[in-house]
Amino acid sequence: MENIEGIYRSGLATEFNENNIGQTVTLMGWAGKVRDIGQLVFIDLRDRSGIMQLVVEQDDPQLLKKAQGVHLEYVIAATGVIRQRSSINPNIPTGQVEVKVTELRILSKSEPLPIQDNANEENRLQYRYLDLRSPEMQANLLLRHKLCNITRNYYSDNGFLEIETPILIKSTPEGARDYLVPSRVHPGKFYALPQSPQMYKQLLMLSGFDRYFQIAKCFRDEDLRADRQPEFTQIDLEMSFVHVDDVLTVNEGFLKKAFKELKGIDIETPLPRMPWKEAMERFGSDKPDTRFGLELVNISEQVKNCGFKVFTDSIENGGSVRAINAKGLGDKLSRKTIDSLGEFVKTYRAKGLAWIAINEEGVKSPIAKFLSEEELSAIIAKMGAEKGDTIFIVSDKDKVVFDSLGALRIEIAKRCDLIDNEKYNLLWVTEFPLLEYSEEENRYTAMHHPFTAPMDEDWEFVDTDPARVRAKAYDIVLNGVELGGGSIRIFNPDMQAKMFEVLGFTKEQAENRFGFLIDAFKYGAPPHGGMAYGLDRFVMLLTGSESIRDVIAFPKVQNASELMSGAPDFVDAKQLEELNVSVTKANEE
RNA sequence: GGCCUGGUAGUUCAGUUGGUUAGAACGCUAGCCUGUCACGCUAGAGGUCGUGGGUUCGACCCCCAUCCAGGUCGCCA
Repeated sequence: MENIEGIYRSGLATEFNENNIGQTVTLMGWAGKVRDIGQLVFIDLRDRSGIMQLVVEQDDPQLLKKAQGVHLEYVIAATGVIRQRSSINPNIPTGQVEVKVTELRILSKSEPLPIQDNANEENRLQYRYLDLRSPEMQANLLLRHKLCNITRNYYSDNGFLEIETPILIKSTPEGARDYLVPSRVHPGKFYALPQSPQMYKQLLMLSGFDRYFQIAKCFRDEDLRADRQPEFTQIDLEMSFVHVDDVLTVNEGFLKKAFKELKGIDIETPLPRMPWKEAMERFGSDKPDTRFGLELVNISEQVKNCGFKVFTDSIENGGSVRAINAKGLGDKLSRKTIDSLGEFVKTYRAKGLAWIAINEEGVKSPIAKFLSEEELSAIIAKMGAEKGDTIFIVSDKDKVVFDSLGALRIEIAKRCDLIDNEKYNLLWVTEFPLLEYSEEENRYTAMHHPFTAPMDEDWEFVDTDPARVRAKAYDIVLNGVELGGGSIRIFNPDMQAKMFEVLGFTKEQAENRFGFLIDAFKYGAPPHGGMAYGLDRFVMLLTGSESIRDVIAFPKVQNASELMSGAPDFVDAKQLEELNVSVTKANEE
């Protein structure tokens, strides 16, 4: 193996084209396919930018032999003259030209790769450094870099300062589980890794920085999903002296710029805004995908006196009966498919899925026998259904109805191919409830977080009807994915104290958990608010990736371990001793 | 923690009523080839069928357990 002593790289592979014919260049990179034709060898030299074809001819037999010894993923340096190809390849940017090699150095050899294209997830992640060589992963991380650049430029240009907040912080058991880090200096005490820079950025407002942003690493010890990693990145920002509109407007500017520069798409602003209640009623979700119809319709009124006990019981117990009309999809919804959709909604705790199909032979429905002629027609009329349509009905508590029908409309859209992948539908969901009742904890919990400000006109109901109080909170939703969210914060210490009380904290508990914030707000807190985007999710949507792992260089797998390095792992007994940590499961080696 | 899907050559996969010696492509090795670009041609090596039990005359195939990966519900203030 050789080194690069005395030779210097001229540039990246695709920086040279027919305008450079006759120039002598030196390129360095990885060998792709080596096409050995006997007295002629072609090598695709690949670097970050793409591919340049090298050609070695028989006029230099030693060089030819050396070229024949090059294999996939060898790292090579080639010097030669750029010349016109005799047969061009229209599929690559450098397809007009090739480098006639005069000197070839093999800088590193490679064993046969343990993965190829389309390798499975497990192998890709174990050999992540090889997987990252794929053009797709290179493009994804390049786009991620560009989004970070746009973020820094945009917010800086709009008066935001990038300020780093600590990674080792105090644990606040409210919300997601914290990752803990034991302290060596303080035996028995632990730091937590931040779930978000929330409290610090609010304190920065109090300190007078006025506008802050940060591309911040965040940590949540919860189970993973296709769009969720335990360690992820937020675009985090906060602004002083603002209303909801101010935050939305400045962020619409950011979204406009990001879509224009990264996708060439013009986003129309202001973006649509939809109150949370409307989102739930129409789409069964607080992050509605508005690229297709299949909207929910409340048919409680039509069935409240019907003979089907499942429906009437739901209504009497405070729930509802709602339906979606799969318009014109009768052909695609076989009996077998409908049955599988019935199983599908059960994962969302719906007890069943009623349906009414209207086809050539008339109206077919397993619940027809419970409904009068008039009731059946009333439902069909309410749903605007006609021949070729199938109506799906769920009745239960509202939460179950919304969850199951909200998921069902997406499932039907996917199965029937109703989603236009070229579309990017952005909207704000606003006026979230401030509180939500937790059956598990038997108390109200903050839907967003305990620092979220209520809507002024609703605050008077906080004692009498807490569920009615809406918050100055908002989410930005893209194609049915929660891209980010935020709120105007409470800046009045009395209101904050009341909020903790409503959440069921004693004064001592509130003091213990959030004391420094409560104290700080005694010293002149400006009205403020902000939001945070999931950077990884944003990149995932912009690149059309199906998993968040495809936009993170070194992600974790479903059980939160990292296959390549083997983290997490046992540590030496000595380390534990220093940290004053004893464990019940120790390394058995 | 629950449910669903997958695990067969280095890699990606095929493998039906349970039946002799488990296949293909790519990659790898050797050889031939002057215009390839998914190069082509010839030959070859490569497998405890995730692991452990069980049923059976006989298991890649059926049953049980377990591990790994993916999806999802719960969870994610």
